[in-house]
Amino acid sequence: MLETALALIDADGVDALSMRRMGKALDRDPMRLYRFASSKDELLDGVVELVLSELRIPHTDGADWEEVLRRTARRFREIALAHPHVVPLMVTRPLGTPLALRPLGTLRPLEDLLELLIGAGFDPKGALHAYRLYMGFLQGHVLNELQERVTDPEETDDLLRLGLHRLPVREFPRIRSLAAELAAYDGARELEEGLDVVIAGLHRQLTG
Amino acid sequence: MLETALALIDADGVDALSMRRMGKALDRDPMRLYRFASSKDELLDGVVELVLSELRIPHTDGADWEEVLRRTARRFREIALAHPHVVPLMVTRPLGTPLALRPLGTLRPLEDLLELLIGAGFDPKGALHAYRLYMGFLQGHVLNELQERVTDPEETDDLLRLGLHRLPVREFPRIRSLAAELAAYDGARELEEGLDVVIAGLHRQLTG
DNA sequence: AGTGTTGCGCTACGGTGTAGACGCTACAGT
DNA sequence: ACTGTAGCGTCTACACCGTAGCGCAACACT
Repeated sequence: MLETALALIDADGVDALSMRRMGKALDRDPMRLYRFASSKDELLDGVVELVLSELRIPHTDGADWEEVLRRTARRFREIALAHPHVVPLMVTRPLGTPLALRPLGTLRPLEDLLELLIGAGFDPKGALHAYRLYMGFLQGHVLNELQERVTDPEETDDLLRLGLHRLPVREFPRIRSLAAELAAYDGARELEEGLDVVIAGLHRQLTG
Repeated sequence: MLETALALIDADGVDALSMRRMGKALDRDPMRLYRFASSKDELLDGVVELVLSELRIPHTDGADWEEVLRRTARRFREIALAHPHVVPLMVTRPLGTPLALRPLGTLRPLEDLLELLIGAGFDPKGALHAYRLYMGFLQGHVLNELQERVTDPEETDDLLRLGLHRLPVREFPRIRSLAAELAAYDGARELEEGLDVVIAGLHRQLTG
């Protein structure tokens, strides 16, 4: 059910998911779907919850919080890349719904990370702030990474491959001159660098 | 035109924007709109560009990059809070379009920040990474902040006000115990704290 | 005056989410 | 055994969507 919805989204994007199409995929009357989710919005929330349920934060008694954060971040990135079409839903869906009304599965990572951080020595308030900084960074990174798409993989010249020749030279000199760097984008590495910064910041906050 | 679209979105959310409704608002045939934007997607891109055009990065010859980043971040937050319904579009719309094909106005901040960072001493590659970290953080923060919505402002008990009593105590003890902190969310302050971390990280990267 | 071109308004098509009516089935009460 | 009724799966129907396509009107040019 939710799995089918996810499959459709993965295959053809969010817009491709319609009640009728899903009915067809399941070979059921589209109206039957309303037994499982009482509206399409709820169904979308369900899909987000399903995907997010793949992110489990290991329980470590606060031993090595830094490493847990790193591993979790990598896992989050993997999941996002595995379901790129779901990412817009993931970052967008909670906006309408106040925290406490969100699907419970969605709150699991928050709860577990709070647990981890508090165990690591943060006071509750600090843990919350740390969580926000960390999760915000993660979302930001994933959004960034998904935007970096090579346009025309056939072309060898970076400028052309990325379509950058379209940009007026006079107005966007810096972007154009970074063609090589843009073409060589390495998401995994960039994530690590970002993590270094964020975790260093958290460390300072913890000890200072 | 774009202004009207923005007004409709601000008033009633993205879903409330339809070609027909816009036609009505402008007292024109809905089909006329296709003279200005050749599809609804393009129109949405236009709205994003319009909003983003309010974010101008001051030109400072690299004198005080740190302060520029701080001011820009605050401005970005202001804009996002002024147009909360546009934020989903802002973070979501670029996902389908490779960087170079995006509306030019959208690339302005990237170009200008690169300029700023390079002027501040970053090498081009480092500037790009710094930009990504910074902008990713900003998007993350704004998404976070927009999620923190008080549910029932009448209620005085934080737990009830936020609807947190709905959460199973045994499964979500930490979230529940943070009710007071959640209720007292201060976006401006949280932005500053995040900026401290990010900028400290960038500094280290610059000097080390 | 005749003709080509351009732009505008409208209609219509194929889709959407979902409310509500419709009939079947299966059980409860007599 | 018969009937009332409650539930449930199905279908129809409504109001709306984005936009392709068409015909008319007005203008420019010969």
